[in-house]
Amino acid sequence: MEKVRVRFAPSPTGFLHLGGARTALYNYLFSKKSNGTFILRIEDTDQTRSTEKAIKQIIEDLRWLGLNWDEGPDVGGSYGPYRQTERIELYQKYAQELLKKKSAYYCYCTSFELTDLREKARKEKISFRYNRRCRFLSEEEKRKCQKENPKPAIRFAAPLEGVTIVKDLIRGGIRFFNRELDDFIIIRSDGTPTYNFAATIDDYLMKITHIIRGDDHLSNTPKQIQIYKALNLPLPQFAHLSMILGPDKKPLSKRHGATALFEYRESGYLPEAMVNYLALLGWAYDDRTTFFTKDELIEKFSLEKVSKNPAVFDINKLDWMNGHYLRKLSVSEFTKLGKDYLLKRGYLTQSQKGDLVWLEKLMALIQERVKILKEIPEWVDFLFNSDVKFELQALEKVLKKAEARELFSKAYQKLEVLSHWGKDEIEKNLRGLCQEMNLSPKKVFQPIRLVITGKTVSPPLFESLELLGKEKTLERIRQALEEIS
RNA sequence: GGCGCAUUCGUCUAGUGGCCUAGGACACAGCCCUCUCAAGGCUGCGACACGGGUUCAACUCCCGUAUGCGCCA
Repeated sequence: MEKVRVRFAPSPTGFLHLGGARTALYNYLFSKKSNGTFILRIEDTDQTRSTEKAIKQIIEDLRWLGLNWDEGPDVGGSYGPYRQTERIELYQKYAQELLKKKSAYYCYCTSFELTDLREKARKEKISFRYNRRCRFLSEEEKRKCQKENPKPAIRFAAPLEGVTIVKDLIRGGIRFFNRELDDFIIIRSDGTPTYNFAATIDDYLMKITHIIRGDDHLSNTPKQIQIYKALNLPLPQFAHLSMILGPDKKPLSKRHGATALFEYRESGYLPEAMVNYLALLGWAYDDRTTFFTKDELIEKFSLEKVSKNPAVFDINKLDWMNGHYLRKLSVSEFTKLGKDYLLKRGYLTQSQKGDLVWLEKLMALIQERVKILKEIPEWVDFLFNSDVKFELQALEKVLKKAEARELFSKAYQKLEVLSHWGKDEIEKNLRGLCQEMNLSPKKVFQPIRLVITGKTVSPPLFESLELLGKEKTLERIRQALEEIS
């Protein structure tokens, strides 16, 4: 059997977004499952919008996800070059071949004339299609036109009747009437190829066996198939993935929040979680399996099980899944990743940075609480901010002022006497306070949490006090006493 | 406007004519655990877009309608 070769072919006009990442993932999974080759091709023929920076970023993002390609602009391969701008003469060559076969022709119509036709079509409420004027020019007319417009475009001479069947691995057979096909341009008057043409030629030359891409290309497929036919080339298989939508069921866009993959990386999502979530967005293995390692995905992925309907991107579920992967990390791995987010906030002092034991204790406290790494500073800010404020109202919700005063002064004494400042000793003494004052644990611990952290929600109390240190703990209780007297 | 694609809980989905009283996950609600929040456990809420066929039987097949999306731009 022929070796499977698939490609991911982004236009470097911006960041890799979630939809692109998923398309790349499915291509990758399919190729690895089939022991095939995964190719990265850069479709940069739109030179006004393509940038080097975007290429670099797309490559970086794909690598972060762990989708390594076997052939591509940076790694080479025997079917290169892998950037369309470096392949211009190839498109010219095949365009010439089509001209020779009379499957393409020069079109001398100016953009001005075409705009005119388009306008007219709109007024008459009929669909615009090129009127094929230049297709049937006599030799003499051609010479005349050539003189008036020396830089003609090249149009494909589409079949006028019959049907084109697209066999799609996900959707089945789809029928298009050839009479609906336009004589679309394959080479613009400036010599650059159009998308349908360049992609088709490249897919052929790169021996792509399966074209897995977004379904925004489904309607282009019959055109591409006609190019294959005109050139007498073997047809690849097609698989069209449905779009990723926002909560309002419109195509996912910035309005819905972050769409660029790198934003997720920066916020502190793990690549394992992104891969797992994206894999499940439009594909399922069975009715219960949720967690997949990359190897499991490779083993279990199949195009037949890719769903046909567009999927709404659910950040909530991604967050949950990221939390799951975060919890699975060892404390030291989690610490290593989380540290950056503290540093970015300017939270770690020189001595704290070096105190790995302290840092790991801290991270262990919050590991099962954070869903995204960027949340980390919020959880532990009380350890780094010296001016912790609390709401009096929040305090009075749990305890009356008079009682609180008594509690704080007793707590102060209980803690002051500790010679070893450890969570167990802290807990023992504070629990003793519950007994003494005949208060529920909640009534004792909540007020202390509030004055220590400034919040009603925090990491576990005794461990937090241990990390804060005796001096600062006592200082905050003293301040609280002052404030409520 | 033409042509295509799609339509199962709020969301991702399982489902390939009888296994469906439609399964799982996220979210939501409640309970348990508990120093708060998480995590974990249990329970609950909740869907086959609509209308016609085909069939002994339809979520599943066919045809329309509606809605959404894509391409032509």
